[in-house]
Amino acid sequence: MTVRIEDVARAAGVSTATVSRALRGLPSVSAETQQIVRDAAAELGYVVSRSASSLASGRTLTVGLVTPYASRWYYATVIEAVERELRAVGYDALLVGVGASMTEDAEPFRAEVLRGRVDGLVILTAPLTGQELDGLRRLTVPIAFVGAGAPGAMSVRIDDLSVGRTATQHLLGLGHAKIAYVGGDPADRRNFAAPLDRRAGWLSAMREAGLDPPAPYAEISDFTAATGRQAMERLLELPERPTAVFAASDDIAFGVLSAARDAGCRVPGDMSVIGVDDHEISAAVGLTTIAQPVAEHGRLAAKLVLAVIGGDDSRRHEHVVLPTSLVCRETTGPPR
Amino acid sequence: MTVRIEDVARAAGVSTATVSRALRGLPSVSAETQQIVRDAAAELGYVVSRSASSLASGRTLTVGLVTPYASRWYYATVIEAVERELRAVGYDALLVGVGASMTEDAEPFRAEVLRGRVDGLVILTAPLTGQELDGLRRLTVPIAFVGAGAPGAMSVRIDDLSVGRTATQHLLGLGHAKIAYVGGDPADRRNFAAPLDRRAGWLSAMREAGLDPPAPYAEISDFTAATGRQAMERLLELPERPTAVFAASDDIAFGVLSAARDAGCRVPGDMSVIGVDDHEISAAVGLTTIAQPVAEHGRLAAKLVLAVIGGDDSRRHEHVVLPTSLVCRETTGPPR
DNA sequence: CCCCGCCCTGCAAGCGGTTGCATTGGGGGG
DNA sequence: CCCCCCAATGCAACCGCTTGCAGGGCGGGG
Repeated sequence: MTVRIEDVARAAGVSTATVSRALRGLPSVSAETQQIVRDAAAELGYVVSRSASSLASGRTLTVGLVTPYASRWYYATVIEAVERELRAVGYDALLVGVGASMTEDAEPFRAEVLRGRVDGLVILTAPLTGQELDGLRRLTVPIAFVGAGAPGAMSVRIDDLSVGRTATQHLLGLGHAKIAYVGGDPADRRNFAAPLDRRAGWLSAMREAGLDPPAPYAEISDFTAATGRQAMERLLELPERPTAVFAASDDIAFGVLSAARDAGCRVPGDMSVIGVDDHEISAAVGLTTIAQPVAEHGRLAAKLVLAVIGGDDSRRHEHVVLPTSLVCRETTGPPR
Repeated sequence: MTVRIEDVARAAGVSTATVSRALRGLPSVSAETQQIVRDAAAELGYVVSRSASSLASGRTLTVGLVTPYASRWYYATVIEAVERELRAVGYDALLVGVGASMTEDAEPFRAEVLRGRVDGLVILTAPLTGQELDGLRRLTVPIAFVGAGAPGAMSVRIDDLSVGRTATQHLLGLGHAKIAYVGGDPADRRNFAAPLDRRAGWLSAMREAGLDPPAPYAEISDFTAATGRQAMERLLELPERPTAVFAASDDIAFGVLSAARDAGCRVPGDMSVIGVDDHEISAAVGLTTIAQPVAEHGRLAAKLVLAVIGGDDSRRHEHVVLPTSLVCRETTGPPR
């Protein structure tokens, strides 16, 4: 009932081998034969069977997209970009969610299920254990990490340390000295360095300015507005309130901002807030932030993986560090 | 080099047929044989070849996830939920982005590329043309729509008309009369009724209250904070400023809120704002909204598709309408 | 004690392409 | 004019698993 390659072959008056080659545009088929085959295929509405093709060739024309979340803006934006890039060249994106929970009891992700399923992998800054990573490597397909580096694989990321420094220096430049940080937990040992590096950047810039922020100024929150708000509420309780907050992401910053306003702080008069990402919403709400080219992360990662799949070994170990930029809007200003 | 079913068969001392059946837990294999095979497979680290399996059986164990966006919160949340539900039962999620642009010149989505690729489809409120939809139907796999209905397929959605009415009635109940709407373009003819229905609900509630909002009170914006802000800026220019705004989504509401505050409006004193979705950020920023169970949409859609794939024809035409609820927070209150 | 049936298992024919290798037909050089 | 080589095709052997059908063994009923 479905039209097979043999049907096309018959219609075009050639062998199935020629049809296979012609439709893939292999050079060993004469231009005219190619045209004949193409026409016949189009006429019959032929579509190659992906499974048959994969089975025979070993290629899946699919790239796995491994991610702990699909719903957070950063991840979602990268995912969208990767999918688009892949689709443009005829590749499919297989979405693979891995346990987002940082808890130890979560069952580990079994990379084996991907064996033979994908030609390459794009891994979004996932909190994977060394074991899980090894499993992925054992797949022996090109892997590109996004938002995190990993030895032996490609990566696309930003310089998180510098992000932390830039954000903090912006605040320092405005005259702030009591600058707090809200972000990731340094006790977290997973493969998720971004929040830690941003925190380190903050600390380094502070120290460089001769300041030594008290411990309570380093607040812990995961990358959500809700926990950002809670962290800010704690900061506002402090006897020595900070005058500015560097949030490790815009999402966190939204929560911080909201808590500040609810506490009667004027922004930026009483409280300056800066985030990281340049979230889609940030421009609309006037949040000052360190912008990073999120979609570009995805695009590049996809391109790298595709290149290596295509045989370009020269890029096999490429590590791209994308530029970030300070975007000044209305949530930062000089302290009172 | 890779371990094949034959290797397992040899190790277990049975035929490949038995291995195949045993690993899938078919009842026609004795319990002890099953155990022997399982052990042998585990021992060898055997993983079934998906392509071979698909080719032979016609099943792909994959469900396509068709979406115009992956990065917007609503879509991303549904996607995450669908993926999780699928993975839990061993199915893969194939992400398929379709042209999000509403423009006519965008090249149409060719459903044929999915032929033989998926066992089912979850389609997120996509602006598909009738032709594109027909192409999908021709795949003859179970299809569940999310956020939009479609004749002849399953669907999971909310009652958008009622959402519009509830939101508006909340505002009316607080004493507002000058209530504006910010949302989708009624000129848009694609398969995307939600914003239109919400608008209709607003209008109906207004009329029911004996009010007839002037045309400029119906502002157009797509589902982003940026355009929501612009729409609000226009509303604020009006000689007769509204005292409340019903935004068709929380994203829009964020833009609206921001514009209002920047214009010096106190919220909710001078301006009440209500959205729709209960976006992840909404709780943190205190946005009053009509909550809908977004992840539940995805979960249910996946379940429906899986059920029909599993042969449960009774659900083939199921249309689920999920409940919504008013969540009162700090952005709505009585007018001055 | 024999025969019938039921359980399990094995056989082998696909599923629909891909590709190494052989084959065919010309064209150009000696 | 003959031979060699290259370009374009065809042949057929897989790729690894599923499944209809047949076969073998064993328990129970007649």
